[in-house]
Amino acid sequence: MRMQQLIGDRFKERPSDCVIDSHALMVRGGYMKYVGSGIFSLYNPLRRITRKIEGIIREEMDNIDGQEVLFPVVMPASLWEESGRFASVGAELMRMKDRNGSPMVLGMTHEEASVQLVREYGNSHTKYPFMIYQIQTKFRDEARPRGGLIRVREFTMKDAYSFHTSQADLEAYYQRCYDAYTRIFQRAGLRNVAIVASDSGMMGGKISHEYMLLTPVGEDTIVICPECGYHSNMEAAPSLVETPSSGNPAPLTPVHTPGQKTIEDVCAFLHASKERSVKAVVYHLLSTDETVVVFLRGDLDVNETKLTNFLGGEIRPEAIDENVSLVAGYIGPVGLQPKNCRVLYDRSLQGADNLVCGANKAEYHNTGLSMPRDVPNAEYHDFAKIAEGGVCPQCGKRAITLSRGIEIGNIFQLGTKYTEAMGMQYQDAEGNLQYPIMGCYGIGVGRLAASVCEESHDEYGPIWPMSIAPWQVQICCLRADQEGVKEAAEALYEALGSQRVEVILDDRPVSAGVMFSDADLLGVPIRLIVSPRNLKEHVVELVTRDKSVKTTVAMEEVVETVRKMIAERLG
RNA sequence: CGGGGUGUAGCGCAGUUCGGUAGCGCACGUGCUUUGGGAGCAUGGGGUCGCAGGUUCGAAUCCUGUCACCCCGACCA
Repeated sequence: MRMQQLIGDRFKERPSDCVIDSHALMVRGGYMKYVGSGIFSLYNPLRRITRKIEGIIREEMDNIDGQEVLFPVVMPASLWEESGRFASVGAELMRMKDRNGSPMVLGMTHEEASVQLVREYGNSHTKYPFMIYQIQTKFRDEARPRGGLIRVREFTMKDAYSFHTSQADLEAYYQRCYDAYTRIFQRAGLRNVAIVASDSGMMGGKISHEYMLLTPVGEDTIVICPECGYHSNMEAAPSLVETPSSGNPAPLTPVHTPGQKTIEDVCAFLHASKERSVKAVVYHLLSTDETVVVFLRGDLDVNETKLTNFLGGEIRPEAIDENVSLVAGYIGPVGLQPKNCRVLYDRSLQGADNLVCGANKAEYHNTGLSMPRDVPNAEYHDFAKIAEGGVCPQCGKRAITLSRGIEIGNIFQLGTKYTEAMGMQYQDAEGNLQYPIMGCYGIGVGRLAASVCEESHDEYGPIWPMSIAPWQVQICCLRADQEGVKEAAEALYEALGSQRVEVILDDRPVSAGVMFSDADLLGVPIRLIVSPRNLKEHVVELVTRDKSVKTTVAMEEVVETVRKMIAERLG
């Protein structure tokens, strides 16, 4: 490739709407162009990067016996009705109608399609286990795209689906995939990746992990215990009952009242319910004179029936105090007297000026009620979220640290949710019909590219690892107008190319400053500088984008030196 | 969905208070000079000022409505 012909402008100014560096650099460097909210086109350099990432993923997926397939982007809604997700998934699922008026959807994930593909094939236990994967465009109508390629609506994703005849087999395969993912991110050049337990959300299933790039610009919060190595997404970390903010730091001791649920029961229920809307919660008895009271921050409509049934009580928003009603509602045994309760709130409600459990401030004031912070004797607790310095759910030590992270991959043990819903069965060795157990595994390709950029860049541009760099070598030919210079650069370009080195040649008649700045933005790992000055000495300057090497190499040794360096960096 | 903000050339912005021929820098075309970290001079091309109404002799500017986008939340395989 010649820089002269490379499509895409590079420029100095940071676009005003770029918040994170990877976004700004990828726009400034001619990697991609904004098309619409959360929608981008990729120029050649970025496409070359994503192709390399896809190559690494393919190798590792094939290596764990995956078979690449391709599912449709546009699917009949009936397929999603089979699993129940046509109704259960929200507006992120893009719905439309074809010319005949039939409802269709744009693929945002492909569990349904994968089951549909192998439903008949997988009719015998002798066919198992197997894994299918694809690398393909997904569309999710995200409420708020952000951060360039970090959170977009249309994106390329590798999604894989495995099918098993036993939980043990799924778990064994899950481990292989876990290891393969670790290798993928390592090969892509990421250094600070944490593997955390996660909340499986709408996917269903039980065990799941997320691969997180630790970075301050990440949108997820990760809970880490340095004491025992516990890692978890904040979303999934159990929130232990903690001490009142203003009071005695001693932990509250739950007391079980006969016929009532304990605090542990309630916690267990809420965590097991996997309802996303359950964010906060829980108060319990300090003595048998008091009664279990639960305050939810979140959408009570979704959970109140279940939780009320569980507690054997009823929801009585007005039961305690009129101030409470709009905050969350009150759940407790029938006939509870307000005086007997202590009023506890999730700390995240404190000072919530704009939003209190779905009721905005204006609405709240229209009721004539005071804000929750005015409730007499209210105590604020960190129920909803585990906090910095909090208690580790695993080892119990008060050592929790919080980090930010970008989710670059996730793996789930799905179970039989989809195979049951869609009627996929096989005959086992005894001739009995069984539902296969599934796992699913995803990696966002573009997000991964952006993550590498985010982790590996300086003020001048990205510093691509050799494994995914758009080109391996960039030749900067200074003063191509002078005698013999252009010819020397061309010869080098040909020589490297004939050795299958990926090389881009810049012999434009621009100033050195422009040429070097553009090279910095392109982030190619090895830079060769051909110039009149160097030619006099019969050498070429070799500098690496990461600044680890800066040397001169005799003309006839350049190709060999470069090949060695590439081989080293590719491992 | 709640809060805040922005829409003027490919990018970054001024002009809007107080209505009067559409501006600047970068980028782009042409010519000459220059050439090791974003060169200089000259000259040119490119914008129905987000959109729609309204007020006015006259609207980027004032009024009404509307759309889009960005940021913080909520939400999110």
